[in-house]
Amino acid sequence: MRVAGISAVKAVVSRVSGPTVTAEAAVKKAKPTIDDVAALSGVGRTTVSRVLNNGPNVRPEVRLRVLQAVEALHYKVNTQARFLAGGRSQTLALVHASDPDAEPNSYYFSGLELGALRACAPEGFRLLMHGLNQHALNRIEAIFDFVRTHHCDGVILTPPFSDDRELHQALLTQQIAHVAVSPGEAVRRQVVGVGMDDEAAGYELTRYLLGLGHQRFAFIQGLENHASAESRYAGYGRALSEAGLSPLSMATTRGNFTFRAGADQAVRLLNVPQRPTALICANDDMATGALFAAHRMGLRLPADLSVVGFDDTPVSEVVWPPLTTIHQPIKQIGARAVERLIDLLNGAESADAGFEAVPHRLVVRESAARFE
Amino acid sequence: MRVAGISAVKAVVSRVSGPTVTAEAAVKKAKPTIDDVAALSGVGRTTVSRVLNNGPNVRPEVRLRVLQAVEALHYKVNTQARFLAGGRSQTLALVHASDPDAEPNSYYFSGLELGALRACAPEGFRLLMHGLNQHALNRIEAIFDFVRTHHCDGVILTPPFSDDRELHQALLTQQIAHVAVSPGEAVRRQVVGVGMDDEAAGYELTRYLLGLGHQRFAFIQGLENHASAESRYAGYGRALSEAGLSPLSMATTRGNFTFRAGADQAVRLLNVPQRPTALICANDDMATGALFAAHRMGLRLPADLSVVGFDDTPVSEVVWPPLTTIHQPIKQIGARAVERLIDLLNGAESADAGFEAVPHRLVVRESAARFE
DNA sequence: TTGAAAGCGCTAACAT
DNA sequence: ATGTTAGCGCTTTCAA
Repeated sequence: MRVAGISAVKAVVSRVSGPTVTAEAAVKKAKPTIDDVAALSGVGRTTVSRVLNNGPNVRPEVRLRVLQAVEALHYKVNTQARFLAGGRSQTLALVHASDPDAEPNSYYFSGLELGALRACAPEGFRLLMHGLNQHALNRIEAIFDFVRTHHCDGVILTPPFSDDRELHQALLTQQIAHVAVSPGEAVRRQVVGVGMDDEAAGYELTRYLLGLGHQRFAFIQGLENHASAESRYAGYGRALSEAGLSPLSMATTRGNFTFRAGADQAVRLLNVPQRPTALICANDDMATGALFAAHRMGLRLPADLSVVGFDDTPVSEVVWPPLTTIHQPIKQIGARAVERLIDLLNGAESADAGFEAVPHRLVVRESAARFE
Repeated sequence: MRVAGISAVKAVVSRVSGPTVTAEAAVKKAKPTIDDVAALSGVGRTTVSRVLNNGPNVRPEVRLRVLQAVEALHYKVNTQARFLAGGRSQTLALVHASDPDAEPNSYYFSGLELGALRACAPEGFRLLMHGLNQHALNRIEAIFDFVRTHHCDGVILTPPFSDDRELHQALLTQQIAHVAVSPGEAVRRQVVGVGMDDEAAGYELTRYLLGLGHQRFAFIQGLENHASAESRYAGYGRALSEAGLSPLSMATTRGNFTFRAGADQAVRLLNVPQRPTALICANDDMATGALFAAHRMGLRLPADLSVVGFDDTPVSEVVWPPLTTIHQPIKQIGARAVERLIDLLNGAESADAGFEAVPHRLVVRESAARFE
């Protein structure tokens, strides 16, 4: 019975485009092709192709007519056929750090990947993930190898590769289209980038804490080569300075963005005579770890200590106390990175803009409280 | 400066397949095609196609020769060309419930989606998500519409659609290839399915609690039409019965798999004279909500109450106390669903098997403790 | 400014 | 059991 059912499906699959006239074929008319559009608008196939691809040498009047036909027929280009003719693979590469110590937390990365993957499907593109050690001397060669082997049309760089000037330069030289996720200020003029305004986010979060009456801060930074994480700290510094406080007099350490690092560093920061009243962590995973450590130390949260983070991961909502943080639309960032890369490949004018900031916002929950 | 850099990329992109002889073209030889393989193995192109597609009528000896050539040339089929010729769209649909009340928790679904998406890319397939109201009378028609509109080659059903016999039957009748994620026992004989053994998992988890000395239980079930969640409860019942306890004498409620539902139901279950000492939730999100509610009620965890769940979501690791749960490899389930669907489309023999269980395991953390 | 014609790499009729 | 021949829908010469 089971086998029979499956065999039936099989038989159909291989018959689908055969000559047999099926009920389906009779009922629905075939998907319109470029030739249908050409016929309806009374022009040649080549002309349709030209307007579809933003090509030159088409009279505005004709272009309009073609566009109307496209509309009327609900025509959509067949990306697979387009590739075959155009020689593109419709394949993108997403490069991330595989070095465990440098790896961004998994929610961050999964979200980025999911957003990117989702944006690929409608465009007929596919996305290949490529993890590599950021410290490897041959990292650039490794990326080129990957791109060549898989015939990628373009690549998306994630932190810390987003800030790797040498890599960026090599990609430019080899004329490989690419976009950077959350690049730091230093390279924003040179790369097409997508991310949130980390400096502003750090500033806002700190202002909020200042408004709550806090004066003694501590900060768990991320890794040095992640420029976006550094910007978070820079915004914090700016807010402090404006308030007449010296960032340099506040305790600071670094962690690799993980729960464990947050817990470990929090212990160091909190086991001191004059304990800080507010602890800022460069991301939520570390903030969650800090919460954990604080509980272990017997502190009452948020009465004894306010803890905040960045990202607004799902975890931040359910820990105790629920984390006050900055929401970063990570899936949207992944999606925009893909979209801008595709624009770049298509030579769209919109691709010219440099850095694109996606909106962030402060999410007030219960882990930060007024300090008297 | 910025514009110049980007223009350079653009110019190249559009020149890539032009007539200009680039250094790249000179350096690396073109990707091998099916004709290269045919030439090297001394057979016709059709024969190569046959072995590539597991077709019949190829002498074992010839098949071997072709396979060796494929190996030697590092040949990979061009899936886009294959589609164009074969009339398939290389597009799969993932159907999920969009009704907020019935929606599985987001980690569950994101993980499934990510696993499926990852499995698609290497095969040159793309995945389209389609959410629809499970209670809608036209749900079946809606799915067919979607499949036709997007020319999907096959569909993946997620709970609760996995257990929708009527839908399954319609798909079979319309000869649309499909696989079910976590189908219940009732339909496993008829569908190609992938999931974990929920009954066994429920049994193991309950045995563990029994071993800890618990005698008074409570269970927050999922929604009735999610057969896999029901199986979790069935396993619990079996373990209890074996231990001489009556499942019917233990308190039970239902929730829609969300944090909030877990919190709400926990309050009902725990605000009673003879409080249970162990609370089992059909998934981690509800268990997390239960933890939250128990904290609010002032219970000491896990001393006063043991709470456990299913899934092992990232959240379960960082809540307080860390959740003892059953690990469900959700990404793997998504990936296997895609792989089996593709096998089905390709008519692979391996596709004949019915339900495929992926391994689960008990993850002991700190939310369940010995009860004296 | 436009169109005709030649493929891109593959599968599937239809020979053989 | 294997090869020949047409296309699939599109982009890109090249000619008009």
